[in-house]
Amino acid sequence: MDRLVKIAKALADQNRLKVLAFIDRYKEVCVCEVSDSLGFSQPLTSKYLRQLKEAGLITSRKEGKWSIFSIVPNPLVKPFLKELRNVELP
Amino acid sequence: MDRLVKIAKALADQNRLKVLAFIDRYKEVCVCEVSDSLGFSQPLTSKYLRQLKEAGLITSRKEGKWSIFSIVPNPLVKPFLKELRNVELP
DNA sequence: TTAACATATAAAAAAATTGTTATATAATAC
DNA sequence: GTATTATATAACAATTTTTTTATATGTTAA
Repeated sequence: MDRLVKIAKALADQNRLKVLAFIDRYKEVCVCEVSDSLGFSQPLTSKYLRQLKEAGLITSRKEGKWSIFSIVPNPLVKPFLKELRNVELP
Repeated sequence: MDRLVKIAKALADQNRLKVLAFIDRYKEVCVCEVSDSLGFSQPLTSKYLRQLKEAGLITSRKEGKWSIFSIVPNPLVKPFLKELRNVELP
């Protein structure tokens, strides 16, 4: 049940949903791409990504000086991602 | 997207998830049944139910002095309910 | 019609979350 | 080596959410 709460909390914020939708669309993104595209400050973007990662919704790997993030498939989140594909992103 | 956030927020609390699981299990419940069974105060239970209702996750009808609550089917919530069926309730 | 029951709501304290600012780390480029 | 770029984190104020307490409303029972 804790896991459910964690996931729901990660989804319970418009900005984090935008970040999630962005990653879902471009598959592999670094922090600065999210930051630049969605217009969030670098530290805030980094925080969103950490929160999504801690909830198990995304994963990341280091590549040179970049951190590359991508979606972790999850049946609880799938319906949300499906809906998010209809939202416009910058 | 606002709707997604609203739903996720409603799900982002352990106590509200318990209430939701309880309604899902018994199909039709009044406030006092939730309150007595889960051990939440009456006003707190009433508030949880209102929050879940405002998010569109449950509905209610008046029956004499009781308010009877039940689940509103929703594809976004379905996977959560499925998981919640595995949790023990009092 | 008074009492008891079921529910709803409002105010306020307590706790958690959010967003900003400043700063640290680490890799690459010059 | 020094500067630049990409990222992470910590501290803090601001905001939101949660929980409690007190009280109000409406329905049934005696």
